Amino acid sequence: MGTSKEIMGNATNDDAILKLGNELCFSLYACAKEVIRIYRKPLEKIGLTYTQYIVMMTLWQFCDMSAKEIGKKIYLDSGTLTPVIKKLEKSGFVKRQRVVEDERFVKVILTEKGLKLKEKASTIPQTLERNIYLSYDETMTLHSLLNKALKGIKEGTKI
Amino acid sequence: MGTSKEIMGNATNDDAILKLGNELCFSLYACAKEVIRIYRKPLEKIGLTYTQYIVMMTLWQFCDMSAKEIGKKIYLDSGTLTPVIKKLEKSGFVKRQRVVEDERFVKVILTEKGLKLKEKASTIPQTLERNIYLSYDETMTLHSLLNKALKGIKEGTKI
DNA sequence: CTTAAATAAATTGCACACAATCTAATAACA
DNA sequence: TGTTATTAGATTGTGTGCAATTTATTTAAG
Repeated sequence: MGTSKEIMGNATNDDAILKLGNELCFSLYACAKEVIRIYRKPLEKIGLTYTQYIVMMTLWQFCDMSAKEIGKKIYLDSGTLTPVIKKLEKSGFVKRQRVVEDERFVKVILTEKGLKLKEKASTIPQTLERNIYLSYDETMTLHSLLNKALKGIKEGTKI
Repeated sequence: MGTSKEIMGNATNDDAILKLGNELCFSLYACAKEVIRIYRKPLEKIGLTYTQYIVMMTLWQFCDMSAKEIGKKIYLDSGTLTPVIKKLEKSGFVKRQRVVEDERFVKVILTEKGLKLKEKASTIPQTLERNIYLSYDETMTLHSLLNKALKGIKEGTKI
C-alpha cells in the first residue's frame, strides 16, 4: 500500500495557487469536524448534541426568539431546525408556542430546566481550551479571521 | 418578537473567558458550513458532492490509497467513507478492489474518467477566493492556525 | 373585498457523520 | 498449531444539513 507517492509529480505554479483555496476549505472542514467531535462526550453528559447545544447557547443569550431568528443566527434552515427544537422540547429544555399576533411564527422559550442547564454547561467551553493548543492571541486571531470570512460570505455570495 | 435582549444582563468575567471558547467553536462550525454551501453548486456541475470532492482531491494527490488511508487523511471512518466511495464507483470515477496480499484492505483507484475530472475541477478552488474576502496574508494565517489547531487536537485529545 | 404574493414552519428526500456492532482476514502468542 | 487478539471494511441506527415542496397565515394589489 504505497503512501505519499504523488501522481502529478511536477505541480505547476497554477496548481500551487489553486491548492491554497482547497487546502483552506479542507482545513476548515476537518477542524470543525474535530472540534465537534471533542465536544461530543462532554455534551452527552448533560444530554445535548452539538446542534442542540448551539441552539441552547443562543437561547441562553437571547429571549423571545422565533425559530426563524434562531435559524438566521446559527445558519440553519427550518428543515434542520424544526426537528432539533422538537427534540429539545421533548427533553424538557424548551417550550414551543405559536405567536398570537402572527400564527406563522413559533416562539421558542427556555423552561426552568433549560435555564438551569446553563450552569451544568458552564464547563463545556473549557473542552476546546484543553485540546486546541493555541495561545490566547492565536485563538483571538483565528476567531476574528473566521468571523471576517463568515461576514464576507454572508454579504455577497457570488458562486 | 424581541431581539437581542440579553437575559443574563451582567456577564461576569468568568462568563467572558468561557465565551471565547464557545464563540470560536461556533465560528468554526458556521464558517465550515457556509464554505461547504458555496462549494455546492460549482461541484454539482461536475457531478460531485463536497465529501466526494474531498475524497477525489486526496486521490488526485496520492495513488494506491486504501480506504483506511483515505479515511485517516480526511478524518472519516468507514461508516461514512464506504458509501461515499461506493457512490464514486457508481459514478465511474474510481474502482475498488481488494488487495491480494491482504484481503482486509480495499484499494481505491482512479479511473480514466476520475483522472480527467481533475481538469474539470480546476476552477473549483476559485470559489472560495471569490467569496471569502480575505487578503493573501490573512488566508495564509487562517490556514496555518487551523492546521495548528487540527494538529493539537490530533496529538492528544483529552476530553 | 377578493385574489395573488409573500412568509414561517413543517415535511420529504437525499447525503453525510459517527458510534456501535458485525464479519472476515491476518497477526500474535501460549 | 490452535486459540486469541487485532485490524479493515461493512452495516445499522441516530442525528444532522439542506434543497425543494407543502401548508397555514398574513400582507399586498387590484
